[in-house]
Amino acid sequence: MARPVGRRGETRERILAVALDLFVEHGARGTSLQMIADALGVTKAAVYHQFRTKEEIVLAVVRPSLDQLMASVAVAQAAEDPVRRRDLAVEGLVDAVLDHHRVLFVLQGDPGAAEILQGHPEIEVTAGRLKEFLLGPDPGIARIVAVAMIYGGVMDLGRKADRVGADRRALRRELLAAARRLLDVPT
Amino acid sequence: MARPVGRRGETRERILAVALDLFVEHGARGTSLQMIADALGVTKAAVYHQFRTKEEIVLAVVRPSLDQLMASVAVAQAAEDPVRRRDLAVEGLVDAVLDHHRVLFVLQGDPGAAEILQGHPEIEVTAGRLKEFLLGPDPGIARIVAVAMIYGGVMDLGRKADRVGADRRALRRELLAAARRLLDVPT
DNA sequence: GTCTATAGCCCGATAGAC
DNA sequence: GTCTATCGGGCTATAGAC
Repeated sequence: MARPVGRRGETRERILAVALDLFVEHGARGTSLQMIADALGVTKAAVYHQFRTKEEIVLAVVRPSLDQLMASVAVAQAAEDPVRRRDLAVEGLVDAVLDHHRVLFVLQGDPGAAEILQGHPEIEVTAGRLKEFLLGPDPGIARIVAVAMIYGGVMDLGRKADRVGADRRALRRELLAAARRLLDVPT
Repeated sequence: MARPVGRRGETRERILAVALDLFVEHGARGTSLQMIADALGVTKAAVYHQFRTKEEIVLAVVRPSLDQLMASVAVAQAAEDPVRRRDLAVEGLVDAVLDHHRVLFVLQGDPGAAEILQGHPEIEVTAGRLKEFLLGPDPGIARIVAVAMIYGGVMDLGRKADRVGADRRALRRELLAAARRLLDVPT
């Protein structure tokens, strides 16, 4: 975890790191610029030198995880077989959450963050397509329930992935196994 | 859904109803007293006549669902067999969410609401015991994943139970079936 | 039980010196 | 790149008339 070599963006990264910590604990709306500045030992104005608005900070925090998720969705979209597409979507979701679990938890649970993310069409399109791929064509109740459990469960686990005494590989294996158990159902 | 007969508490109920609507849409922290008052066509002071603080409103909104959940946990606790206890806990959770799905969604997703609920020991004890019953004795990774999916999935589905074109009974059946599928696993 | 009015605080955001 | 100082506004909550 070495610091970035160049000076460019070093302060930016520090802001995003403490902002994420605070978002996880208090939510986006419950985190003030003052709290971020205090955690860094600087003033609000210094933070505003790097980001013009609070919304920009929220977007910058979630950006990497969103990019990964969007790439996964694109890969899934390339598959023609619906089952293959569904499996790719599940894998992409699990990997994105495991790689960015704290960020996606913010994205999932926080109404304040959700309000900021609304109106960014790329994000909404990606989320919609992901759920569409997970559900598959013409889903029944059983499949809707299965997808809700996969989606909600992956997010819920991502949130506390630190505290679960399992390494990434084991967690990934069990998540995919549970998803398979839920989806391999006649309906 | 007739209005309560007496006049006592009628205004109180109206406040709680619009507060819940707003909490679902904007989160507890994103909902101001002004918004609640505007939705009722009164002033903030009128709202403050019924509740001393905003925290009191949040607590009153979630109270009925919490009471039901606490009762379910007590019933489960009375069972001695761990498997029976686990099944009762699952049923209690599913029923509580189905009966109060919009409320429990607020409770689950909103960091602002969570902050308010913290420090109320009865709530934390109940939540802890519920998860303990769901996990059962000496849980492995597979069981932790299963419980996360049940918990997260039930909450995620409760959030949009209105939009799912299924009646309560069918939804309940499918949720319990999916939970069984996740839990009936060797580990 | 509802109103007007306001206190007191913290918020996000800006201006301009160093 | 960080600072001090400040603006305008929304927030929770209170006081007191009707």
